[in-house]
This record gives sequence, C-alpha cells and structure tokens, in this order.
Amino acid sequence: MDDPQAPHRLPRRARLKRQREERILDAAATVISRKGYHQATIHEIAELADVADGTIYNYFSGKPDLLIGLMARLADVEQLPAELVAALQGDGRSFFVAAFDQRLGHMLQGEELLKAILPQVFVDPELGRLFHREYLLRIASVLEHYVQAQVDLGQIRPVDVPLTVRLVQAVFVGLLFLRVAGDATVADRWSEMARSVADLFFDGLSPAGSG
Amino acid sequence: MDDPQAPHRLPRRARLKRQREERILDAAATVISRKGYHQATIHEIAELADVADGTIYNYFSGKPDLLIGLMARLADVEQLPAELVAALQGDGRSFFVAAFDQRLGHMLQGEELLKAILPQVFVDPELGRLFHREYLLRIASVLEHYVQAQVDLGQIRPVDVPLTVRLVQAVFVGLLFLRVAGDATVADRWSEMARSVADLFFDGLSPAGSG
Amino acid sequence: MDDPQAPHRLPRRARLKRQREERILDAAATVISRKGYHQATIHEIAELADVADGTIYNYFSGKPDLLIGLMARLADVEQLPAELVAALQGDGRSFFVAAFDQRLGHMLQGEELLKAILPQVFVDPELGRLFHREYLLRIASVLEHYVQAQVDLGQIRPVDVPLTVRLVQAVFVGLLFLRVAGDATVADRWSEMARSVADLFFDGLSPAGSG
Amino acid sequence: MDDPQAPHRLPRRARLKRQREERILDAAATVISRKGYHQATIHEIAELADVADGTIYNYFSGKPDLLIGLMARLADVEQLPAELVAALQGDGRSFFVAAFDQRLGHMLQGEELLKAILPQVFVDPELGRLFHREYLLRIASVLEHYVQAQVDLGQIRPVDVPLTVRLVQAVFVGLLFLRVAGDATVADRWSEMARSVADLFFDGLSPAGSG
DNA sequence: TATGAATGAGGGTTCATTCAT
DNA sequence: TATGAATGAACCCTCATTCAT
Repeated sequence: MDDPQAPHRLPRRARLKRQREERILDAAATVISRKGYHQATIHEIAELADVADGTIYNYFSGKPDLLIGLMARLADVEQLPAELVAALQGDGRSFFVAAFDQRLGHMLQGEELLKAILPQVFVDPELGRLFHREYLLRIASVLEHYVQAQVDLGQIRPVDVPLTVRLVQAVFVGLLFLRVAGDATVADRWSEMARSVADLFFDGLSPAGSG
Repeated sequence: MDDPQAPHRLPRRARLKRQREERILDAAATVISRKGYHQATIHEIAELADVADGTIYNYFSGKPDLLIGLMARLADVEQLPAELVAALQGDGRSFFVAAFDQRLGHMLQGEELLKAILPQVFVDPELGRLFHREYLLRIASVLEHYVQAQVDLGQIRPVDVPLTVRLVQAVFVGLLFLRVAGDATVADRWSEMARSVADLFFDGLSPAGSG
Repeated sequence: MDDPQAPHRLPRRARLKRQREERILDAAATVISRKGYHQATIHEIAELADVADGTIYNYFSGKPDLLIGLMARLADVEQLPAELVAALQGDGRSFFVAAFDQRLGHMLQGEELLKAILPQVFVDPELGRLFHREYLLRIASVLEHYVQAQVDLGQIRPVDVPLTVRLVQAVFVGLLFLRVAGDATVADRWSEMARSVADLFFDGLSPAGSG
Repeated sequence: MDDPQAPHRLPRRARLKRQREERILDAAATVISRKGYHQATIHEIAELADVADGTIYNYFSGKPDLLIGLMARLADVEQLPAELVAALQGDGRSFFVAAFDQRLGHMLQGEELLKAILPQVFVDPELGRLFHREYLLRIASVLEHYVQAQVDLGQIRPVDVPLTVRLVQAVFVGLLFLRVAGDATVADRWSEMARSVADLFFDGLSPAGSG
C-alpha cells in the first residue's frame, strides 16, 4: 500500500501536491471565467478547490501568478493537431470545416480558460506577451504550415499565407466575441458556422464565373 | 439679447458643462486604457480631468456608466452611412475596401478606447449586450441592406445575407483583437488589411477555375 | 393689486419669505419622517419644497437647524386643548376617551413630526432638552391640571397626579411604538384603543368588588 | 488529551472567538449609545474593540447586523420565565410588581443599549419588525399565558387578554422612552414605578366603590 | 436673493495577503 | 504543510455645504 517502489514516478507527497495544484488551477479557471479576473476572489477559488485560502499561497505567489499558471495550460493546445490528423486525409475544405468546427465547439464548452485570461491579456503587458507567444503564435504557426502545404498541393490558390492565417484566426475570435456579446444570428446558427465560413473562404462572394 | 456677439449656440453654462463632460470622458479613456477598467480609479480619472471626485457623479451615475459613455463615443455610428454613400458609386469590391478601411482606421484612432472597452465587453454580460445592441447590431443592419442590394444587382452571388454580414463583422472585430493582443503580422500590415480581406472574401481561397 | 396699504401686516417680500420657510419645513417634516433624519437629504427636501438646495441655507444654518425649526412647530401643540374643550363637558372617562382618541388619530396621520424628531432627540442633547421642555413637559402640564381638577371633583380617586400623568403619556407613546413596530393586535384594534385604555385606567384589573 | 487540565469547555480558538465577538458588541453598544447609530463609525467601534475594521465583518455581516446583535443581547428573553416563576407564588399584584420591577431594572442595566437601539427601531421598518418579533412578541406570549391564568383563577376580572397585555407592554416601553428622553419625574421615581403601575392597573382611577 | 453645480471629506465594505497555530 | 482568522489599505460613492453667476 505504501509501496516504496510503486509504479509511480513521483513519491506520494509530490503526487498529492501536484494534484492539489491542479485542483486549484481548475477552480481558478472556473471562477475566473465565470466572474472575470477581478470579481473572482481567492476565497471563492479556495473554496471550490477545497483548500484553505492560505494554501493557495503555498502554490502560487499571488493572484496574478494564478493567471500565469492558467496560461501555461494553454500549451496543451498542442494536442489539437493530433485530434485533427484524421481530417487531414480529405481535401482542404473538409479539413477546414472539421478543424474549425472542432475548435468552435471546444471553445464554447470547456475552454473557459480563454474567457478567463483574455481581458487581463490586454492590460498586463507580461501576460499579453505570454499570451501572444504561447497561444496565438503557436496556433498561427500550425495553421501556416498547413495552409502552405495546401497551397503547394494546389488545393488553395497562392495567397499571402501569414495574412490569410490571421484572417482565419480573426473570424474565429470574432465569432466567439459576437456570440458572447449575445448576437442571436450567430448563436442560432452556430452549428452551420464552420461550413458557412468555409463556403465564404473557399468560394468567395463573387458570382460564379466572375473570378 | 444678453449675448451681443452671439458667437456660441449654447449659453455659457451649458457649454462649460459639455466641455467638462468631454474632459471626464477623455480622462476616463486614458486611464482605463492604460490600466484596465478595474485598476482605473475614479480618483485618478477625476485628477486627470481636473475635477473633484464627486463631480464625476454629476455627469455619470457610476463607474460602469463611464464605460457606457465611452462606448457611445466609439459607436459614433451616425456618420457611418454618410461616409459610405460616396463609396457606393463603385463596384462591390471597391466599396467594401473603402468601407472596411475607413472603419478600421476610425477604430484605430480610438484604439485606446477599444483597449479600454473590449475586455469589459467580453466579461460583463450586460455591457456585452449593450455593445451588441448599440454598436454591432446597428452596423449589421446597415451592412445587411447593402449586401442585399449587391446581391440583387448580381454583384455578389446569392448568399445568406445576415450570416455573411456577421462573418464580416467577425473578421473586423477579430482583427482588432489580434492587433490589440500584439500580433506583429496584423499590426505591420494594417494598411493592406482591407484589401486582403476583400480579396479573400470576394475571390475565396479556391484556385481559379475550381469554383 | 400692489396696494401698499394692503391688509397684510408684512410687506410682500417678507410674506413670501415666510411662506418659503414654511414650505421648507413642511418638506423637511415629510422627508425626515419618511426616511429618518440621516437618510433624508437636503436635496430631496429642497426638491419637495420646490427650491434650490442652496436656498435652504438662506433660511437655516444647516441640517441640524432644520430639526430645531421643526421642534419649534411642536409648540403649536397648544391648540390641542382648544379642540378638546367640547369634551370637557362630560365626565372624566368620556373626556379621557375623546382626548386620547383624538390624539391617537392625530398622531397617526398628520403628525409625522414626532417620527421625524424622536430618534434624534435621543442622540442630540440639545435637541433632547428642547424636546422634553417643549413637548413632553408641556403636555404633561396640561394633563396634570386636568387630572388634578378631576381629583378635586371626586371623579378620580386621590392619586399621585404627576406620576399618573406620566403613565398616561407612557401608554400613549408605547402604543404608538407598538404600532410602528408592527404589532398586529394593536394595529387591528386601533379604533377601540382609547376605550380600552380608559376601561383599564378607570376600572382596573381587579375583579369587581375586590377593590 | 491535549488538554491536561481541561479547565475550559471550549477549545481555545472558539473561546477567543467568542470573547472577541463580545468585545465587538461591547464596543458597538458603547459607541452607538454615545453617538447614535449613524454617527457611530465602524472604525471607531473597531478601535474600541481593539480589532481591525475588517475583523468586524468576520463576525457581523455589516453595520445593521451589529444592531441586531445588540438586540439579541437586549432580549435575553430566556431567563425571563425562570425569574418569574418565583414570583408566581404570590397573588396577581405581587407577581406583577415583581416582574415589572425586574424587567425595568434589567432594561436599565442596558440603558445604554436601549438608547442605541430604540431610535433605530422607530425609524427602520425592518429593524422594527425584528424587534417586534424577537422581543415584544415573545414577551407578549409569556404575559398572555400568565394573565389568562390569573383570569381563570379569578384574580383578575375577565378582560381582553391580548389587548391588556399590549397595554402593559405599552406602559413599559413608554416609560423607558420617557426616561431616556430625560423626564425628571419618571427618573426620580423609577424605583416606585412598578408599584405605581400596579396600583393603577389593578385599582384603576375610579373612586373606590364607583366601579 | 435664488440657483445648482462643484467640492471633497468621510464612511462602509471588500479582499489579497499574512501568520500564529 | 494546511489552516482560516486577522489585518488594513484601498475604493466607490454620498451628500452637506459653498459660491460664482
């Protein structure tokens, strides 16, 4: 039971510590995303994490440090490509729809993280740089590789790749914003969104044959 | 009668009041964009506006109301149609570029303003709804009429108008976000942005002739 | 119309001033009795009196002085006996019922004055002395004369007059208190109160014949 | 086990907490009775209680809650019946005198408290209701039972019990008012008060034999 | 004399952080 | 190391009072 050669890499103490840290971050993500950074109180986070207020300070140096901790989790975005590899089989448009759809869904439910972090990103320079480097740029990089590949394959016409990728990210972020802001049109048609964006992006607005 | 040179439309009192309100909003924009809504204190705003703390409450009902006041400035929607009328002469793409460009520029003038407001909008549901109603929806309505007209004229292929308009707004808002978040690609190429978006939106990503 | 020898004793200016002062006191009585002294604001009083905030300071030196002004009005209590003279015809008990009834009714409706003043009376020593001298003592004095007369007439058995009067006043104040505090029994049977008190005071609780 | 001498029932922590709450209430009673509820500041109360301002909020939800805490002390109703039981031996009048006397004395110990609370009760409807429910009604209930019993025993003539009880309470509250308001007659003869009230209530004002 | 906007001191309350246990 | 009560700085807002017009 207290097996010293247990199959775990970490001693029990360390494992418990790690778990507790995770619980705290989970709680922070939940509370902050629900109320915003400033309305969230250490006390409420501690309560949800089922630890004492003071305990949080054994794991994080203060409230701002919690945000940094949350940001670090965004690195887990790397799992993304893995999930989408399957869709890479199909043509560019299919992949786009699948990927966009998956991300939109992911965002909306679980990923309160962004909603928790974004506002502060604009205000805290350190956080801003971190966010840009760890999140936006990382995703942009993945997308750029992919779009470039599609261009090379002739599936997409020769475009300015970095710029195009930014536009894709912009629509993505913008749609989230509209939804959060309460736009009924966007909310009602959320499920068709990925396809609509794909239609627009791939076919354009020009009348058929006018290109 | 008691205004021999009548150089002003408003009596002095009213003019002073108006000016003071402007000064307060200016100060609020500056302080809030510098520190974020919550870090900004009424006291600091009052100091910058060179009024007493209490005076602010003669003009705004409270801190949230200051944000609403800033939003009203940001919207400034009235002049939009007028400016767009000129561009309505050209074809759809030209108009789109002109309008989008104009709006992006306008926004940027108020970039400080945006940095002050957007994060709050994302986090405060009531403010979000307000922003949506007072700003996004108004613009959406104008755009819908225009896009519908272009479709009727055959300049744009038959698309789902409301949805398409949302996508345009999404790119717009999203680009602002990326810029404010510090994305270098977006910032560096801000001036070509309108054209790039138009290219993407009108021609699509599909290789020529594949549509 | 602007008759210099008008039948008024005071010049028009002075009369207007007097009227305005009355309006301010009326408003003060209403607002203070409704919200209590501290919750009542000069602004609200000014609004109700239909004058500007600053104007009040031309008539009263400050908020506390308003209370003194209201207290002065309590002197008008002297009208009381006049109203009751009619009842003096009957026997002691009839008079008691009539008087008590009249005062209870009077208190409940118009005389917000007391409710406005009482709380402060406990806190402000000057006001306290004033209240005791101008109100409680004045009424006590009237009552004492009356009770003494009744005793002399043999309508009331020889009692300690001052003390008895205090007990009457105590029941009176206490009943108001119970009513204001929300006692249902007292409120429901308000109209029979004067008679009940008279029954108790005149007949006592002792079983008939046991006295 | 970790309390070798076990001299206390409560663990140290809990005892300290209890003590601190008492200290806060003591301070509140002192400051509020000295200055009145509104003039009393949390800061001053905290200072007198020798705690930090914020500490008060660990014990009371806010300033109004402090008043409620004081009221709870004032009521202290539990011990009432016990004390009265002894007096229940004698006849109705003896009991009345004993009980009334005891309560008047008890109240006076807490005169400071009363001065702190009563004015608010008069002005704040919610507090008034609370006072009524937690204090007046409880006592009324006890008294009703007793008076009914006395009526059944023939010690008191058949009266309207609830109403009579209210009148007793009214005298009680009213006497406190007069005393607190500074009436010399009431103050000087406080010790004979219970007997005087009993005389009045039991024998009435009517001349002997006239009932 | 009336006005009503400007003033700014003051107060209740919150909450991140500390630290004795 | 966990606890959670104590701390007290900081902030929003109110409102009595002043004073230029």
